[in-house]
Amino acid sequence: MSGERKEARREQILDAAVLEIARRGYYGTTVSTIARRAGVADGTIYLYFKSKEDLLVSIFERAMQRFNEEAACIVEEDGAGAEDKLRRLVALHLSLLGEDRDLAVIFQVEFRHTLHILERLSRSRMRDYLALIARVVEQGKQEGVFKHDLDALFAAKVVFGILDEMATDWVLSSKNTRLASRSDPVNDLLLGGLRVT
Amino acid sequence: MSGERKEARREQILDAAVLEIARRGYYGTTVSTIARRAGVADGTIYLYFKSKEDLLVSIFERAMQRFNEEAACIVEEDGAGAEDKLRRLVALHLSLLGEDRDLAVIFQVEFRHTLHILERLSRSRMRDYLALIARVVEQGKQEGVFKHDLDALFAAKVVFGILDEMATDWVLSSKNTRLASRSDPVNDLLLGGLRVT
DNA sequence: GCCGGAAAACTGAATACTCATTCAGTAGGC
DNA sequence: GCCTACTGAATGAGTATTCAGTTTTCCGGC
Repeated sequence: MSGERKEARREQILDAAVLEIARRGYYGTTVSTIARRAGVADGTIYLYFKSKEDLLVSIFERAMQRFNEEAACIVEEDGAGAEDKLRRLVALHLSLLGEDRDLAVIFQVEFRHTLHILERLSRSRMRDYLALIARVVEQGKQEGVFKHDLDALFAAKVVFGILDEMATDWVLSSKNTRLASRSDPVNDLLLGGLRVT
Repeated sequence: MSGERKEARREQILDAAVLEIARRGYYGTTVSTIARRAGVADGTIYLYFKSKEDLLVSIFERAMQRFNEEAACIVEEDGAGAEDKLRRLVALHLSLLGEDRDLAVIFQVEFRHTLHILERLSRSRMRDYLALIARVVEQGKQEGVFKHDLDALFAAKVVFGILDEMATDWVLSSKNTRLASRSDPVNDLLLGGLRVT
């Protein structure tokens, strides 16, 4: 089997795992269930992943890679203003999660618990992501459009916190609104604050 | 055994559960471990709680009750302005979690995963809490100190999201800063936004 | 006070599972 | 016929829950 087909099978198993874990939770999903959904035997899972936990890590890694790549594109663009970049980061975050509900469930619910186990790993990826947001805040300070006394990393955590809560709320709500529709209100509040100016 | 002593034993088991679950996670903690920590036999747990899951629910209920009671005190106070109330809600949230790291770990990490199982229950408590924050935002709109076009519930979710992220960040960080010290920066950013005015 | 026995609390070993993981064997491409 | 990919039943470790038996508390009568 070529490396390409191997990669395809790996993806097929990962996709099955995302689907099942989103519906039943990590501990509620058996390796057998994932194997059945992927159309392979139980043992086959172990030809591609070290353990059930490794499977979960791999879901996280695959998703975060896409996430960070796209975010980096926005942040590194020359010539764009910080406020514009921030708006686009917010939109990106909400639309990537909003377009794949299963993945969103895993991110908002399953990984929280798993952070406990995978603390080191997850946190380094998250730090990368937070650092990207912080760079935009920093740029905004330089440009004089954001307050000069902001702690960039602190502000990045605030931004992340809002996005994260929006995503969790959307995941847990049964109404089928689009997550991305909260992009503008988030940006407005974030940039302008609550207070009348 | 009087009702009072029964209550005391129940508390003793709950305290042991908080301590162990915070350290090892829900799935990493056995009922035996909790029993040993509480100084009772395994079977005794089942005289006070229907199941291991019920134990976790009870931790949540006990904590949320305190949380909501104290928050309601602030929100219902006559004569205080919305901005002041919001500041105090923020401080309350961060100090209640900041003063009990084990409880904070369970709230920020363990319950996320458990929301999956206990979705209905947890959400109703959370809704109550969000509604309290939303009432303050509403009051601020009436007073003319908060923007008139804010969606109060949306703003409440933003506030909650920020607090939640601060708490998670604190729980996962090893540095021993005080969580409550983030109270002022959060309030400033929340009220004033990022942008220079 | 103090006894006795009934009820309430408590104990912890035994039960009855559930699953992640393994590995001896099969299939089929080259 | 060799090698790679795959299979899935068997294994074995782990653990929530039960329950028959023990201890403690309670309380009315003396």
